[in-house]
Amino acid sequence: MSHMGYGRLMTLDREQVLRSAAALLTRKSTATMDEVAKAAGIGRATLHRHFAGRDALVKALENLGLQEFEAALDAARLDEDTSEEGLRRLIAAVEPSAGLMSFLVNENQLFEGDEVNEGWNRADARVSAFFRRGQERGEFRIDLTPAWLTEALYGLVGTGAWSIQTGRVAAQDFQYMIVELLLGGARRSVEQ
Amino acid sequence: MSHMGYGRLMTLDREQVLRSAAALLTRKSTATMDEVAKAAGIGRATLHRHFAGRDALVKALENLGLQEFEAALDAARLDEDTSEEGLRRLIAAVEPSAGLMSFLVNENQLFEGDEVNEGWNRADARVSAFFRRGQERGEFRIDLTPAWLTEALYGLVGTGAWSIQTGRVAAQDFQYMIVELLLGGARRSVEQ
DNA sequence: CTTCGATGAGACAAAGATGTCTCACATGGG
DNA sequence: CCCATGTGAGACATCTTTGTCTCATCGAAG
Repeated sequence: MSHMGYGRLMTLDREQVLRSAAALLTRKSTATMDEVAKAAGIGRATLHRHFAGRDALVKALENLGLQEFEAALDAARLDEDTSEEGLRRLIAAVEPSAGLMSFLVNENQLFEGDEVNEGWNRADARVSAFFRRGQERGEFRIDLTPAWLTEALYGLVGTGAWSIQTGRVAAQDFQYMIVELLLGGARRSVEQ
Repeated sequence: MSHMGYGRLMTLDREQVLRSAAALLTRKSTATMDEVAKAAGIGRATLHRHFAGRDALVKALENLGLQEFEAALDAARLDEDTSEEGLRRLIAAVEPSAGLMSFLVNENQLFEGDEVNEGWNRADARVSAFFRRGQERGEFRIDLTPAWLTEALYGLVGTGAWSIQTGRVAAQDFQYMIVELLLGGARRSVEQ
């Protein structure tokens, strides 16, 4: 007996379908419901039984991505330790969800003026607050706004996921490339 | 009498249609031919007279974007001066085309395995060579690959354009935010 | 004024995607 | 064994977008 879970609980089926949908849509964001179904190894009818339509599927993916991102934010314990270590932990925790996040960030750009999932605002606020706290502690520069650093974080995570997908960057370098660029930039500093 | 130009020459009409199409598609990358036409202030039939179809329109946009990006690469004189100054000039030169480039970078992710416009390889090579040269001169860190720095540059330009579009970053800060993050990162360095 | 070329509006068919439905089948629990 | 639930395959109508075509109109050049 399988039964749709409420909130965080969900059937293994549903979860796996979402996983493969995420994997496919990350690569080809315009994939058809039929392609999504085939990628999940199920029929299109069954896909429609799980998700009322394409919108519902995307919304479910959005919830999954948000849930994972918030979990990563929790796992990173951003307020312990130095900001730098917190950022490293965040990027490490976010790596498994990077592809999905990349898809969702791009997808959000399509919802022109439409209502944005409230969850993004909460997540943005947490990331932004993290950068602000780092600035107040004197660990981050104050001439780059927290809002920009937040956007840049999303952008670099997405770019990193994409670069790995296309083979331009080695998968094992994901965390290092992002954290180092985000923290230290490309300039060779004097002390090293 | 208006006449389709060959190569770089193009009717003012055609140019302006492409401009407004770029502006619209940057915001809503799935816009309909009808929406594109309305945005350009022309009829859909006329739009089809200029561009055989949606593919042709996108390809024309790709050529326009590539042309502008290569012009920016030329204008930046990347091998004069320090690498840092070169990068600043490049970002400054690229700013007017940032929205279009953002659209094209995302669009490229849709052409799964299809053939990529050869122009992108040329542009990538120039940017990548610039970073490598900077590394050899000791101006850029060598632990971040030129390929990654190139991708990060594209990603940050796109993110910057998007951040401005949504109002999260002030338009006047475009160059500063990108160059400073790309060069120095978020970490507050000792010397300042 | 007349003519030629370009345009906008709209009709139209074709293609693609979506959402719904039916039906045969398989599998697991009773 | 029998039945119930979930499934895959496919048919089907519908909707959207696309690409083509026609036609009336407008404007500029002659």
